Amino acid sequence: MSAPNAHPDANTPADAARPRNFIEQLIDADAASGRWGVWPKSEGPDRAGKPRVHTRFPPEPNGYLHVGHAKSICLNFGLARANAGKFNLRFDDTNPAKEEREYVESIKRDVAWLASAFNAGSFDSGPHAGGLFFASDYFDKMYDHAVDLVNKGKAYVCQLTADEVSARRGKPGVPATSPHRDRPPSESLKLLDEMRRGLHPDGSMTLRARIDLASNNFNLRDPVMYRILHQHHHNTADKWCIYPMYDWAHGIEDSLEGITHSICTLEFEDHRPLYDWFIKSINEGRSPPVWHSQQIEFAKLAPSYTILSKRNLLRLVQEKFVTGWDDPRMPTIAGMRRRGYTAESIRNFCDDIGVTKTDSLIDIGRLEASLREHLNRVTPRAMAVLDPIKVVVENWPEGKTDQLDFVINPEDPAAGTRKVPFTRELWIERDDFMEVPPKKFFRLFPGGEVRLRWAYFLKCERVVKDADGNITELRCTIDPDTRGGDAPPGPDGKPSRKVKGTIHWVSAAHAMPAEVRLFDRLFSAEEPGKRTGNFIDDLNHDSKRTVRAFVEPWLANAAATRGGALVSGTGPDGAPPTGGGFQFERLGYFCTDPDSAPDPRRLVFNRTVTLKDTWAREAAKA
RNA sequence: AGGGGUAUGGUGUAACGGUAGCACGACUGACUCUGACUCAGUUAGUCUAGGUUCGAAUCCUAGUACCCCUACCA
Repeated sequence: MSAPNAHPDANTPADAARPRNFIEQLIDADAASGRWGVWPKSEGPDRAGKPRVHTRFPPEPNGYLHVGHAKSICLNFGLARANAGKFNLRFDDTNPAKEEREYVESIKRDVAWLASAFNAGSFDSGPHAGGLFFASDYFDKMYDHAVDLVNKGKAYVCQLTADEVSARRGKPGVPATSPHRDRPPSESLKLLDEMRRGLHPDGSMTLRARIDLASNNFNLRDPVMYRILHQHHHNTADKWCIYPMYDWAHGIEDSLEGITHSICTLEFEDHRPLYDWFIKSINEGRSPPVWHSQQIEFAKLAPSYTILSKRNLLRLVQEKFVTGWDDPRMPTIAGMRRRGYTAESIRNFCDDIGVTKTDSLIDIGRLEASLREHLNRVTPRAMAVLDPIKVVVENWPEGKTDQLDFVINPEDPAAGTRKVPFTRELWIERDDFMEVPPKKFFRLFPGGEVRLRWAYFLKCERVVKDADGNITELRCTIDPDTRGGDAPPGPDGKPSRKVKGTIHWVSAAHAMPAEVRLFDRLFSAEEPGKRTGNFIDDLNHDSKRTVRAFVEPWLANAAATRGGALVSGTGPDGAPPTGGGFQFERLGYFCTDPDSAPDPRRLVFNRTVTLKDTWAREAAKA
């Protein structure tokens, strides 16, 4: 009964049947035509003989990964997994001026964490591990190929400055010019060697490909292959003072790794002729030829109310609009993880929005919907009161404690139950009481009755106020016949009476104080910066609110275990918890923040996302 | 201006000359010890104008709108 479009190795919810996107269709076609050949026997029984599919994720280590990269990682890793292929993580570290070791480490952590959602290992372990690579490891080979191109008359050293090149760039219909284009190979070779040996200052000359100065595709107007950069490199140290440009380097990197489908974003579409030109030129007169991957472009993710450009994210960090790359409001993988996102929810989201070449603005609500869907399935429930008001149960003896059964996760019976203490004085949510209730308000009001979750029916007898008229406490009574939360059964076997509303509560004597950080979206505009040209103008100034809350004692250990109650486990290398944590009933999903400390005990929770709140919508209507 | 792309309900995404489907949202209702979840239903779409065809989202022609390209960034 399996659907025709199901993933071949379906074993997670995201693997359910869905239409094949254009890249998957292309891979199917390649497999049918035998375009890339098959994996050799040495690859083992699970892969040998199957059509080759080898993908990669090639980040530049100049910032933290964000949810847009997550789409690419899920796409590439997912393709490798679905086709019994391989996936490489490769750092495209060709520009030491902007790249740092710190970013390499964070990226490795984030990719591994996301890959964990596939239950199939990662880039360095498991059945689809292609390996970890650095473009900088290929610098020698790239240089050799460059010399080859010079010898073939396909590249030359140009002594124009950047400004001069720009001035001579030409226009559509007006060709560019370079006075050095017809320099004999021998001369270029000599200069290239001098460049490499550090005999010339930054910016004094470049190696350029000799393609077509008149092309309407400006990428083909003799693009720069190497520039001089006297910069220390995080990987090659001071071995090089010339560094390859993206277009020259990237195809060679893919070639060396035997990548079949080199997937990138749309803006590289008109670089593809260049990508192909370089490999073809290397292969001219060469036998056997080097591997020639296929570049495929897709539309990158653009979520509403979010910015994703690394330059702008860096600005948020540097100018302290957020606390760091991992601020829970950031769209970075690290920030989302700290916020409480699970890798699985991000994967499901990426799967959900599809892969196309159409530019589109994705409703950020889609991401939140994926998150809620997953968290609802896996998080243990707990009770916390964010804005407390005291309830005194007048007919409950002082000093008496009842231990009631609390269902840990109604969506997962296997999670079982635990005990919660009930006493005479309780905290309830201020929002759950109104002196003059509007229509359809079925929470607590004077003379009204609600159910305390898993405890007793509670009736409000009287409101106590201070001199200024502020409510200080509610005097209430419980119905002792409703222990556990239900009235005793009537003749028909059903509860003899019911209440409409159920509210959450915490025993005041047992309550633990906690700091709870309530996050909202970082920007108040759907497309930040669109209005004024400066995204800073659209910052939501109420994106973080901190409250002092009371939580039930069961949550106290959360600080020590850092959300260890969550099923998903933790990331590699001491990564923060995989997010998630708890559902605070009727409020939302929360997770412990790393700022928490077991000793002295300090509880800090982040609100990951609220529950859907149809009452808020109803109340707003009135 | 020249080159490269893309147009399907509010938002995403299917269809590959043959019944415009799915998801999210919104709205109704049911259920409910979370105003959550779940379930049922409703809403709403092929950029425009011509043409080919028995039949067009799909093919042709001409437009329109939006995105990308003139770094020694990736």
